[in-house]
Amino acid sequence: MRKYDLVKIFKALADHTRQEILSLLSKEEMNVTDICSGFKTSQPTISHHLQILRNCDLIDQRRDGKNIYYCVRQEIINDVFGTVVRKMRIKVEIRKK
Amino acid sequence: MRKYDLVKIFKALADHTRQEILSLLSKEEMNVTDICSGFKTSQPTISHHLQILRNCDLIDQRRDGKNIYYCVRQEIINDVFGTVVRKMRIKVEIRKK
DNA sequence: TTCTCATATAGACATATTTATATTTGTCTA
DNA sequence: TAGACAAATATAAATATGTCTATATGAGAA
Repeated sequence: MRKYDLVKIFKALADHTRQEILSLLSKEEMNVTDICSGFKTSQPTISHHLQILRNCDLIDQRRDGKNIYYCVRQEIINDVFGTVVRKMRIKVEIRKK
Repeated sequence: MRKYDLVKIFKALADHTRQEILSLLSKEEMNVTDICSGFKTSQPTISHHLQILRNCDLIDQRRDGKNIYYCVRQEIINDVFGTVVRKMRIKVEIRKK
């Protein structure tokens, strides 16, 4: 089982803008311009946040012509949170319908 | 359902010392002196980290004479991670025996 | 009350983080 | 190839964080 740097990952998650970006990307892949349109923040700042998320493998990217599309790496997120939940003896409730 | 400040909570979790403290406290309650003995860090620094953890309700404290004992607030942690897991559509694997 | 132990608070300092503006790189199209 | 557009990188400023030493507070013991 792969080893994760939990400090790095929690740091990446510890920012409102990055939480929002992850939330957007968890629904569909998006390019930087599209992501930017949801924020007051400048494009270089959003790019910077994307690099931080990419740096701990929470998101992935692919180029399509001029655009670069980002998406959540769901398998990594599942894995990381699985590790944390077991390590901290967390009981996660089943969601009500 | 109670509202949590996830930025604050992830910030609190995004530090190696605090992760270690939580790990220790998840096994048994401890006072500051005992916690300190497991670290190279100074007592005021450990106290500072405890304040940060307490500030987002991840731990609780009780005084017993000269000592102050700290413990994990497991119900809060379960609740927070439950929220995150649902919000981010995370699938947590069942632990193998 | 005075001493001592346990813990918290204050202040200072170095480093890290967030954000912006300016610029560069990469890719398509005319 | 030149121009336009998408995105990344460089640099700098403001703010936040982690850590220390020194000091204060709080509680039991003498």
